[in-house]
Amino acid sequence: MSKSQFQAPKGTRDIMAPESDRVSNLLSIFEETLNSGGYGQIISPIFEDIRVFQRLGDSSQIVTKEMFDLFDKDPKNPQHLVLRPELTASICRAFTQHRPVTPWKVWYQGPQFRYEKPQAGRYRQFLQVGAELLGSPDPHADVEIISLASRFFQKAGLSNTKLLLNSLGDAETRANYNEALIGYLNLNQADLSEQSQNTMLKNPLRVLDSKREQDQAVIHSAPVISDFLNDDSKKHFQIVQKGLSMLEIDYELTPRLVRGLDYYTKTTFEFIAPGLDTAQNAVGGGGRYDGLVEALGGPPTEGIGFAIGIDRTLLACEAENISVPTNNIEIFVIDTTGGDEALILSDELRQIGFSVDRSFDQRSMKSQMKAADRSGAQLAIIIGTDELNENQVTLRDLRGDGTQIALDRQSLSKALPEMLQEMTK
RNA sequence: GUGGCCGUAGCUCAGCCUGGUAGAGCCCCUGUUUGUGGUACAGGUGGUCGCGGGUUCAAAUCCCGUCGGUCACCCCA
Repeated sequence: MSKSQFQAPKGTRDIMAPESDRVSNLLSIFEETLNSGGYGQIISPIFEDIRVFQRLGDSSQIVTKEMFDLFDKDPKNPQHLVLRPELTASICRAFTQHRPVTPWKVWYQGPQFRYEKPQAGRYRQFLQVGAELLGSPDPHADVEIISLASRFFQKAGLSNTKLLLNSLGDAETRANYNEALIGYLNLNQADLSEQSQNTMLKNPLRVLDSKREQDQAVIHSAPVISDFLNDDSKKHFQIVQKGLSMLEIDYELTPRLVRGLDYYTKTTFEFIAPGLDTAQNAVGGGGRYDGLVEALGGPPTEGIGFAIGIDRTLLACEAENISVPTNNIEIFVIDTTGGDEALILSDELRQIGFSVDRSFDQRSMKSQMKAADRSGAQLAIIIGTDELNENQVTLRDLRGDGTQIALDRQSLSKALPEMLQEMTK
Protein backbone atom coordinates (compact mmCIF):
# COMPACT_ATOMS: atom_id res chain seq x y z
CA MET A 1 0.00 0.00 0.00
CA SER A 2 1.57 3.26 -1.04
CA LYS A 3 1.63 6.28 1.17
CA SER A 4 -1.13 8.76 0.49
CA GLN A 5 0.15 11.53 -1.70
CA PHE A 6 -2.28 14.09 -0.36
CA GLN A 7 -3.42 14.99 3.06
CA ALA A 8 -5.86 17.44 4.56
CA PRO A 9 -4.37 20.96 4.43
CA LYS A 10 -2.56 22.25 7.48
CA GLY A 11 -4.91 23.04 10.31
CA THR A 12 -7.84 21.13 8.80
CA ARG A 13 -9.04 17.62 9.47
CA ASP A 14 -11.48 14.94 8.48
CA ILE A 15 -14.05 14.29 11.15
CA MET A 16 -15.27 10.73 10.82
CA ALA A 17 -17.63 8.46 12.72
CA PRO A 18 -18.01 8.11 15.60
CA GLU A 19 -16.70 11.64 16.22
CA SER A 20 -18.90 12.99 13.45
CA ASP A 21 -21.91 11.45 15.20
CA ARG A 22 -21.12 13.62 18.17
CA VAL A 23 -20.81 16.68 15.95
CA SER A 24 -24.19 16.17 14.34
CA ASN A 25 -25.66 15.46 17.74
CA LEU A 26 -24.32 18.77 19.10
CA LEU A 27 -25.61 20.60 16.04
CA SER A 28 -29.11 19.23 16.40
CA ILE A 29 -29.14 20.03 20.11
CA PHE A 30 -28.16 23.56 19.23
CA GLU A 31 -30.77 23.91 16.52
CA GLU A 32 -33.45 22.63 18.87
CA THR A 33 -32.37 25.02 21.63
CA LEU A 34 -32.43 28.08 19.41
CA ASN A 35 -35.63 27.18 17.62
CA SER A 36 -37.26 26.92 21.02
CA GLY A 37 -36.30 30.56 21.58
CA GLY A 38 -37.85 31.89 18.42
CA TYR A 39 -34.56 32.28 16.57
CA GLY A 40 -34.47 31.61 12.85
CA GLN A 41 -31.53 30.09 11.07
CA ILE A 42 -29.42 32.27 8.80
CA ILE A 43 -27.26 30.62 6.17
CA SER A 44 -24.90 33.33 4.99
CA PRO A 45 -22.04 33.09 2.49
CA ILE A 46 -18.79 31.52 3.54
CA PHE A 47 -16.88 34.39 1.93
CA GLU A 48 -17.50 38.12 2.12
CA ASP A 49 -16.03 41.38 0.97
CA ILE A 50 -12.93 41.89 3.06
CA ARG A 51 -14.20 45.28 4.20
CA VAL A 52 -17.03 43.63 6.14
CA PHE A 53 -14.43 42.33 8.56
CA GLN A 54 -12.05 45.26 8.41
CA ARG A 55 -14.67 47.30 10.22
CA LEU A 56 -14.10 45.08 13.23
CA GLY A 57 -11.08 47.15 14.14
CA ASP A 58 -7.50 46.77 13.15
CA SER A 59 -5.96 46.14 16.51
CA SER A 60 -7.22 42.61 16.21
CA GLN A 61 -4.91 40.09 14.58
CA ILE A 62 -7.95 38.35 13.14
CA VAL A 63 -8.42 41.31 10.87
CA THR A 64 -4.81 42.19 10.23
CA LYS A 65 -3.25 38.89 9.28
CA GLU A 66 -5.43 35.90 9.96
CA MET A 67 -7.74 35.93 6.97
CA PHE A 68 -7.68 33.67 3.92
CA ASP A 69 -7.82 35.86 0.81
CA LEU A 70 -9.84 35.24 -2.34
CA PHE A 71 -9.95 37.37 -5.41
CA ASP A 72 -12.85 37.68 -7.82
CA LYS A 73 -11.61 36.86 -11.32
CA ASP A 74 -13.88 39.32 -13.09
CA PRO A 75 -11.52 42.05 -14.36
CA LYS A 76 -14.38 44.54 -14.36
CA ASN A 77 -15.10 43.91 -10.72
CA PRO A 78 -11.93 42.67 -9.05
CA GLN A 79 -13.37 42.24 -5.61
CA HIS A 80 -11.19 41.37 -2.64
CA LEU A 81 -12.96 38.59 -0.79
CA VAL A 82 -12.02 36.60 2.30
CA LEU A 83 -13.18 33.39 3.92
CA ARG A 84 -15.16 34.49 6.93
CA PRO A 85 -13.08 34.53 10.14
CA GLU A 86 -16.21 34.96 12.26
CA LEU A 87 -19.93 35.43 11.69
CA THR A 88 -21.14 38.36 13.72
CA ALA A 89 -19.94 40.81 11.10
CA SER A 90 -21.58 38.80 8.30
CA ILE A 91 -24.85 38.91 10.15
CA CYS A 92 -24.65 42.63 10.72
CA ARG A 93 -23.91 42.99 7.00
CA ALA A 94 -27.02 40.90 6.24
CA PHE A 95 -29.00 43.09 8.61
CA THR A 96 -27.99 46.32 6.92
CA GLN A 97 -28.71 44.75 3.53
CA HIS A 98 -32.20 43.40 4.29
CA ARG A 99 -33.38 45.62 7.16
CA PRO A 100 -35.54 43.00 8.85
CA VAL A 101 -37.97 44.04 11.59
CA THR A 102 -36.43 44.13 15.04
CA PRO A 103 -35.80 42.43 17.30
CA TRP A 104 -34.13 40.22 14.74
CA LYS A 105 -33.19 36.87 16.27
CA VAL A 106 -31.03 34.52 14.27
CA TRP A 107 -28.82 31.48 14.78
CA TYR A 108 -26.16 30.03 12.58
CA GLN A 109 -23.88 27.10 12.21
CA GLY A 110 -20.94 26.57 9.93
CA PRO A 111 -17.22 26.60 9.26
CA GLN A 112 -15.05 29.64 9.77
CA PHE A 113 -11.47 30.22 8.79
CA ARG A 114 -8.45 31.81 10.36
CA TYR A 115 -4.90 31.65 9.11
CA GLU A 116 -3.23 30.69 12.35
CA LYS A 117 -0.73 28.17 13.55
CA PRO A 118 -2.77 25.19 14.67
CA GLN A 119 -2.61 23.79 18.17
CA ALA A 120 -4.87 21.98 20.62
CA GLY A 121 -8.45 23.10 20.02
CA ARG A 122 -7.42 25.53 17.31
CA TYR A 123 -7.83 24.87 13.63
CA ARG A 124 -7.62 26.88 10.45
CA GLN A 125 -11.09 25.68 9.56
CA PHE A 126 -13.25 25.41 12.63
CA LEU A 127 -16.92 24.89 13.24
CA GLN A 128 -18.96 27.34 15.24
CA VAL A 129 -22.57 27.73 16.18
CA GLY A 130 -23.94 31.00 17.41
CA ALA A 131 -26.84 33.37 17.79
CA GLU A 132 -27.40 37.09 17.46
CA LEU A 133 -30.18 39.35 18.67
CA LEU A 134 -30.28 42.70 16.90
CA GLY A 135 -32.28 45.81 17.65
CA SER A 136 -32.81 45.75 21.38
CA PRO A 137 -30.95 47.56 24.15
CA ASP A 138 -32.91 45.63 26.79
CA PRO A 139 -30.57 43.93 29.28
CA HIS A 140 -32.99 41.03 29.27
CA ALA A 141 -31.88 40.41 25.69
CA ASP A 142 -28.38 39.88 27.11
CA VAL A 143 -29.79 37.45 29.63
CA GLU A 144 -31.74 35.54 26.99
CA ILE A 145 -28.66 35.17 24.81
CA ILE A 146 -26.49 34.01 27.70
CA SER A 147 -29.16 31.62 28.93
CA LEU A 148 -29.54 29.98 25.51
CA ALA A 149 -25.81 29.34 25.30
CA SER A 150 -25.82 28.04 28.83
CA ARG A 151 -28.76 25.70 28.17
CA PHE A 152 -26.99 24.37 25.12
CA PHE A 153 -24.00 23.25 27.18
CA GLN A 154 -26.40 21.79 29.70
CA LYS A 155 -28.29 19.77 27.08
CA ALA A 156 -25.04 18.62 25.57
CA GLY A 157 -24.36 16.99 28.91
CA LEU A 158 -21.46 19.17 29.97
CA SER A 159 -21.43 19.76 33.70
CA ASN A 160 -18.04 21.33 34.02
CA THR A 161 -18.38 24.65 32.23
CA LYS A 162 -18.04 28.01 33.87
CA LEU A 163 -19.58 31.30 32.80
CA LEU A 164 -17.31 34.32 33.12
CA LEU A 165 -19.03 37.69 33.05
CA ASN A 166 -17.86 41.25 32.68
CA SER A 167 -19.04 44.61 31.44
CA LEU A 168 -16.88 46.83 29.29
CA GLY A 169 -19.33 49.71 29.62
CA ASP A 170 -20.25 52.14 26.88
CA ALA A 171 -18.02 54.46 24.91
CA GLU A 172 -17.80 57.00 27.70
CA THR A 173 -16.89 54.36 30.27
CA ARG A 174 -14.30 52.92 28.02
CA ALA A 175 -12.67 56.23 27.29
CA ASN A 176 -12.35 56.98 31.00
CA TYR A 177 -11.10 53.53 31.83
CA ASN A 178 -8.63 53.50 28.96
CA GLU A 179 -7.14 56.70 30.21
CA ALA A 180 -6.73 55.32 33.72
CA LEU A 181 -5.36 52.03 32.45
CA ILE A 182 -2.84 53.68 30.17
CA GLY A 183 -1.69 55.84 33.01
CA TYR A 184 -1.24 52.84 35.23
CA LEU A 185 0.52 50.76 32.60
CA ASN A 186 2.86 53.60 31.79
CA LEU A 187 3.87 53.82 35.43
CA ASN A 188 4.53 50.09 35.56
CA GLN A 189 5.86 49.64 32.08
CA ALA A 190 9.26 48.52 33.30
CA ASP A 191 7.77 45.46 34.95
CA LEU A 192 5.89 44.33 31.86
CA SER A 193 7.11 41.83 29.31
CA GLU A 194 8.33 43.11 25.98
CA GLN A 195 5.24 41.78 24.21
CA SER A 196 2.90 43.47 26.62
CA GLN A 197 4.72 46.77 26.25
CA ASN A 198 3.99 46.43 22.56
CA THR A 199 0.37 45.44 23.04
CA MET A 200 -0.02 48.40 25.36
CA LEU A 201 0.50 50.83 22.52
CA LYS A 202 -2.04 49.17 20.22
CA ASN A 203 -4.75 48.12 22.64
CA PRO A 204 -4.11 48.60 26.36
CA LEU A 205 -7.13 46.48 27.29
CA ARG A 206 -5.56 43.46 25.73
CA VAL A 207 -2.61 43.62 28.12
CA LEU A 208 -4.98 42.25 30.75
CA ASP A 209 -5.26 39.12 28.62
CA SER A 210 -1.57 38.29 28.79
CA LYS A 211 -0.69 34.88 30.11
CA ARG A 212 2.95 35.64 30.71
CA GLU A 213 4.12 35.05 34.24
CA GLN A 214 6.04 38.32 34.26
CA ASP A 215 2.89 40.38 33.62
CA GLN A 216 0.68 38.86 36.27
CA ALA A 217 1.64 41.14 39.15
CA VAL A 218 1.02 44.29 37.10
CA ILE A 219 -2.27 42.90 35.79
CA HIS A 220 -3.38 41.92 39.23
CA SER A 221 -3.11 45.44 40.62
CA ALA A 222 -4.44 47.20 37.54
CA PRO A 223 -7.53 49.39 37.84
CA VAL A 224 -10.70 47.43 37.10
CA ILE A 225 -13.35 48.58 34.69
CA SER A 226 -16.20 47.93 37.10
CA ASP A 227 -15.04 51.00 39.04
CA PHE A 228 -15.46 53.14 35.93
CA LEU A 229 -18.92 52.11 34.74
CA ASN A 230 -21.20 55.14 34.37
CA ASP A 231 -24.77 55.05 35.68
CA ASP A 232 -26.30 53.72 32.48
CA SER A 233 -23.75 50.94 32.08
CA LYS A 234 -23.87 50.08 35.75
CA LYS A 235 -27.64 49.80 35.72
CA HIS A 236 -27.58 47.65 32.60
CA PHE A 237 -25.04 45.30 34.13
CA GLN A 238 -27.01 44.99 37.36
CA ILE A 239 -30.15 43.96 35.50
CA VAL A 240 -28.19 41.37 33.53
CA GLN A 241 -26.82 39.89 36.73
CA LYS A 242 -30.20 39.91 38.40
CA GLY A 243 -31.73 38.18 35.37
CA LEU A 244 -29.11 35.43 35.40
CA SER A 245 -29.77 34.87 39.10
CA MET A 246 -33.50 34.61 38.43
CA LEU A 247 -32.75 31.88 35.91
CA GLU A 248 -30.37 30.25 38.36
CA ILE A 249 -27.47 30.50 35.97
CA ASP A 250 -24.21 30.67 37.89
CA TYR A 251 -21.57 33.14 36.79
CA GLU A 252 -18.30 34.50 37.96
CA LEU A 253 -17.55 38.19 37.71
CA THR A 254 -14.20 38.58 35.97
CA PRO A 255 -13.33 42.25 35.69
CA ARG A 256 -10.30 41.43 33.58
CA LEU A 257 -12.20 39.45 30.96
CA VAL A 258 -11.26 40.95 27.62
CA ARG A 259 -12.49 39.64 24.34
CA GLY A 260 -10.59 39.41 21.11
CA LEU A 261 -12.63 41.70 18.97
CA ASP A 262 -12.80 45.43 19.43
CA TYR A 263 -16.50 45.87 18.83
CA TYR A 264 -17.76 44.74 22.22
CA THR A 265 -19.56 47.11 24.57
CA LYS A 266 -21.23 46.60 27.93
CA THR A 267 -21.86 42.90 28.59
CA THR A 268 -19.15 40.44 27.62
CA PHE A 269 -18.98 36.81 28.62
CA GLU A 270 -17.10 33.63 28.03
CA PHE A 271 -17.79 29.99 28.73
CA ILE A 272 -14.73 28.03 29.73
CA ALA A 273 -14.27 24.32 30.28
CA PRO A 274 -11.82 24.08 33.19
CA GLY A 275 -11.61 20.34 32.60
CA LEU A 276 -9.78 20.99 29.35
CA ASP A 277 -6.12 20.65 30.05
CA THR A 278 -5.07 22.96 27.26
CA ALA A 279 -4.35 26.61 26.81
CA GLN A 280 -7.48 26.91 24.70
CA ASN A 281 -10.19 26.22 27.21
CA ALA A 282 -12.75 28.83 26.11
CA VAL A 283 -15.59 26.93 24.49
CA GLY A 284 -17.75 29.93 23.73
CA GLY A 285 -18.13 33.62 24.22
CA GLY A 286 -19.90 36.74 23.17
CA GLY A 287 -21.22 40.07 24.19
CA ARG A 288 -22.96 43.24 23.23
CA TYR A 289 -21.85 45.23 20.19
CA ASP A 290 -24.05 48.27 20.02
CA GLY A 291 -22.07 50.16 17.41
CA LEU A 292 -21.29 47.46 14.89
CA VAL A 293 -24.27 47.67 12.55
CA GLU A 294 -23.76 51.39 12.22
CA ALA A 295 -20.08 50.88 11.47
CA LEU A 296 -21.13 48.64 8.58
CA GLY A 297 -23.32 51.38 7.15
CA GLY A 298 -26.62 50.44 8.75
CA PRO A 299 -28.88 52.38 11.07
CA PRO A 300 -27.84 52.67 14.73
CA THR A 301 -28.81 49.23 16.01
CA GLU A 302 -27.99 47.47 19.23
CA GLY A 303 -26.81 43.89 19.11
CA ILE A 304 -25.85 41.01 21.36
CA GLY A 305 -24.76 37.52 20.52
CA PHE A 306 -22.52 34.59 21.19
CA ALA A 307 -20.50 32.00 19.35
CA ILE A 308 -19.62 28.51 20.49
CA GLY A 309 -16.68 26.55 19.15
CA ILE A 310 -17.85 23.06 18.29
CA ASP A 311 -14.33 21.68 17.99
CA ARG A 312 -13.56 22.72 21.54
CA THR A 313 -16.95 21.62 22.82
CA LEU A 314 -16.09 18.25 21.33
CA LEU A 315 -12.87 18.17 23.32
CA ALA A 316 -14.76 19.15 26.45
CA CYS A 317 -17.24 16.31 25.88
CA GLU A 318 -14.36 13.90 25.57
CA ALA A 319 -12.73 15.28 28.71
CA GLU A 320 -15.97 14.68 30.60
CA ASN A 321 -16.40 11.23 29.08
CA ILE A 322 -19.82 12.00 27.70
CA SER A 323 -20.95 9.06 25.64
CA VAL A 324 -21.34 9.45 21.92
CA PRO A 325 -24.77 8.73 20.53
CA THR A 326 -24.07 6.36 17.66
CA ASN A 327 -26.19 5.26 14.79
CA ASN A 328 -26.03 1.54 15.34
CA ILE A 329 -27.79 -0.53 12.79
CA GLU A 330 -30.52 -2.85 14.05
CA ILE A 331 -30.45 -5.76 11.67
CA PHE A 332 -27.72 -7.55 9.76
CA VAL A 333 -28.69 -9.78 6.86
CA ILE A 334 -26.53 -12.83 6.28
CA ASP A 335 -26.94 -14.48 2.91
CA THR A 336 -24.87 -17.49 1.89
CA THR A 337 -26.86 -18.18 -1.27
CA GLY A 338 -25.09 -15.65 -3.46
CA GLY A 339 -26.30 -12.25 -2.33
CA ASP A 340 -29.62 -11.73 -4.09
CA GLU A 341 -31.57 -12.37 -0.91
CA ALA A 342 -29.45 -9.94 1.10
CA LEU A 343 -29.96 -7.34 -1.60
CA ILE A 344 -33.73 -7.71 -1.70
CA LEU A 345 -34.29 -8.15 2.02
CA SER A 346 -32.15 -5.27 3.19
CA ASP A 347 -33.88 -2.94 0.74
CA GLU A 348 -37.29 -4.18 1.85
CA LEU A 349 -36.54 -3.71 5.54
CA ARG A 350 -34.95 -0.30 5.05
CA GLN A 351 -38.08 0.85 3.28
CA ILE A 352 -40.22 0.03 6.28
CA GLY A 353 -37.87 1.94 8.56
CA PHE A 354 -35.24 -0.46 9.87
CA SER A 355 -31.56 0.25 9.68
CA VAL A 356 -30.02 -2.72 7.97
CA ASP A 357 -26.54 -3.70 6.89
CA ARG A 358 -25.09 -6.71 5.07
CA SER A 359 -21.85 -8.15 3.76
CA PHE A 360 -20.62 -8.05 0.19
CA ASP A 361 -18.30 -10.29 -1.80
CA GLN A 362 -20.08 -13.57 -1.00
CA ARG A 363 -18.11 -14.18 2.12
CA SER A 364 -18.32 -17.27 4.28
CA MET A 365 -21.01 -17.74 6.91
CA LYS A 366 -18.44 -17.28 9.61
CA SER A 367 -17.13 -14.10 8.08
CA GLN A 368 -20.62 -12.66 7.72
CA MET A 369 -21.43 -13.55 11.33
CA LYS A 370 -18.33 -11.73 12.42
CA ALA A 371 -19.37 -8.65 10.46
CA ALA A 372 -22.86 -8.90 11.94
CA ASP A 373 -21.40 -8.95 15.43
CA ARG A 374 -19.15 -5.99 14.77
CA SER A 375 -21.99 -3.98 13.30
CA GLY A 376 -23.64 -3.83 16.68
CA ALA A 377 -26.89 -5.17 15.27
CA GLN A 378 -29.34 -6.72 17.69
CA LEU A 379 -30.60 -9.24 15.21
CA ALA A 380 -29.16 -11.33 12.40
CA ILE A 381 -31.39 -12.63 9.64
CA ILE A 382 -29.80 -15.69 8.12
CA ILE A 383 -30.63 -17.01 4.69
CA GLY A 384 -28.82 -20.15 3.57
CA THR A 385 -29.77 -22.74 1.02
CA ASP A 386 -32.04 -24.53 3.53
CA GLU A 387 -33.97 -21.35 4.26
CA LEU A 388 -34.16 -20.47 0.59
CA ASN A 389 -35.62 -23.85 -0.26
CA GLU A 390 -38.13 -23.75 2.59
CA ASN A 391 -39.00 -20.13 1.85
CA GLN A 392 -37.98 -19.23 5.38
CA VAL A 393 -35.49 -17.09 7.25
CA THR A 394 -33.60 -17.80 10.46
CA LEU A 395 -33.48 -15.07 13.08
CA ARG A 396 -30.65 -15.03 15.54
CA ASP A 397 -30.44 -12.84 18.62
CA LEU A 398 -26.90 -11.49 18.61
CA ARG A 399 -27.00 -9.79 21.98
CA GLY A 400 -28.73 -12.34 24.15
CA ASP A 401 -28.02 -16.05 24.42
CA GLY A 402 -27.97 -16.64 20.69
CA THR A 403 -31.49 -17.96 20.39
CA GLN A 404 -32.53 -18.82 16.86
CA ILE A 405 -35.97 -19.20 15.41
CA ALA A 406 -37.24 -19.95 11.94
CA LEU A 407 -39.86 -17.78 10.35
CA ASP A 408 -41.79 -17.71 7.10
CA ARG A 409 -40.29 -15.25 4.68
CA GLN A 410 -43.67 -13.58 4.11
CA SER A 411 -44.45 -12.94 7.75
CA LEU A 412 -41.01 -11.48 8.47
CA SER A 413 -41.68 -7.77 8.05
CA LYS A 414 -44.88 -8.02 10.04
CA ALA A 415 -43.31 -9.89 12.95
CA LEU A 416 -40.04 -7.95 13.12
CA PRO A 417 -41.01 -4.82 15.06
CA GLU A 418 -42.42 -6.80 17.93
CA MET A 419 -39.52 -9.22 17.98
CA LEU A 420 -36.92 -6.49 18.08
CA GLN A 421 -38.73 -4.78 20.91
CA GLU A 422 -38.90 -8.05 22.78
CA MET A 423 -35.18 -8.64 22.36
CA THR A 424 -34.00 -5.21 23.43
CA LYS A 425 -35.89 -5.44 26.70
C1' G B 1 5.39 34.98 13.45
C1' U B 2 8.68 32.46 17.77
C1' G B 3 10.23 28.07 20.44
C1' G B 4 10.17 22.64 22.54
C1' C B 5 9.00 17.64 21.25
C1' C B 6 7.61 14.11 17.38
C1' G B 7 7.05 11.68 11.92
C1' U B 8 8.79 3.55 11.29
C1' A B 9 2.48 -1.46 9.10
C1' G B 10 -4.60 0.80 8.95
C1' C B 11 -3.81 2.22 14.71
C1' U B 12 -0.39 2.57 19.28
C1' C B 13 4.64 2.27 19.44
C1' A B 14 9.92 -0.32 19.94
C1' G B 15 14.52 -0.12 17.04
C1' C B 16 18.10 5.33 16.27
C1' C B 17 22.63 6.88 21.31
C1' U B 18 27.01 2.80 19.45
C1' G B 19 25.27 2.61 10.83
C1' G B 20 25.37 -3.84 8.74
C1' U B 21 18.86 -8.15 5.52
C1' A B 22 12.34 -3.90 9.09
C1' G B 23 9.93 -5.49 14.63
C1' A B 24 5.82 -6.01 18.61
C1' G B 25 0.81 -5.45 20.19
C1' C B 26 -3.99 -4.21 18.37
C1' C B 27 -6.98 -4.26 13.84
C1' C B 28 -7.89 -7.06 9.35
C1' C B 29 -7.98 -11.98 6.55
C1' U B 30 -7.75 -17.54 6.79
C1' G B 31 -7.96 -21.96 9.55
C1' U B 32 -8.86 -25.23 14.05
C1' U B 33 -15.09 -25.49 13.83
C1' U B 34 -17.86 -29.59 6.18
C1' G B 35 -23.94 -23.17 7.33
C1' U B 36 -23.10 -19.51 13.14
C1' G B 37 -20.18 -13.98 15.87
C1' G B 38 -18.50 -12.43 20.67
C1' U B 39 -13.35 -16.66 23.99
C1' A B 40 -8.79 -19.51 22.87
C1' C B 41 -4.91 -21.25 19.67
C1' A B 42 -2.25 -21.44 14.84
C1' G B 43 -1.08 -19.12 10.32
C1' G B 44 -1.28 -14.92 6.93
C1' U B 45 -1.80 -9.86 4.31
C1' G B 46 0.31 -5.24 4.97
C1' G B 47 6.14 -0.71 5.36
C1' U B 48 10.98 2.78 -0.97
C1' C B 49 11.13 4.00 8.08
C1' G B 50 7.25 11.86 5.92
C1' C B 51 10.02 13.93 1.61
C1' G B 52 14.79 15.81 -0.67
C1' G B 53 19.92 16.15 -0.43
C1' G B 54 24.74 14.97 2.03
C1' U B 55 28.50 11.67 4.64
C1' U B 56 29.69 6.31 4.08
C1' C B 57 31.52 0.18 1.05
C1' A B 58 26.69 0.45 3.65
C1' A B 59 21.68 5.13 6.46
C1' A B 60 15.24 3.99 9.78
C1' U B 61 19.88 5.07 12.53
C1' C B 62 24.72 10.41 11.54
C1' C B 63 24.46 15.72 9.14
C1' C B 64 21.66 19.68 6.42
C1' G B 65 17.15 21.23 4.38
C1' U B 66 11.99 20.80 3.76
C1' C B 67 6.91 19.34 4.68
C1' G B 68 3.51 17.67 8.29
C1' G B 69 1.85 16.68 13.39
C1' U B 70 1.81 18.17 18.46
C1' C B 71 2.38 21.46 22.65
C1' A B 72 3.35 26.33 24.44
C1' C B 73 4.00 31.70 23.38
C1' C B 74 1.81 35.74 20.33
C1' C B 75 -3.28 35.73 19.41
C1' C B 76 -7.91 33.56 19.86
C1' A B 77 -13.60 29.99 19.58
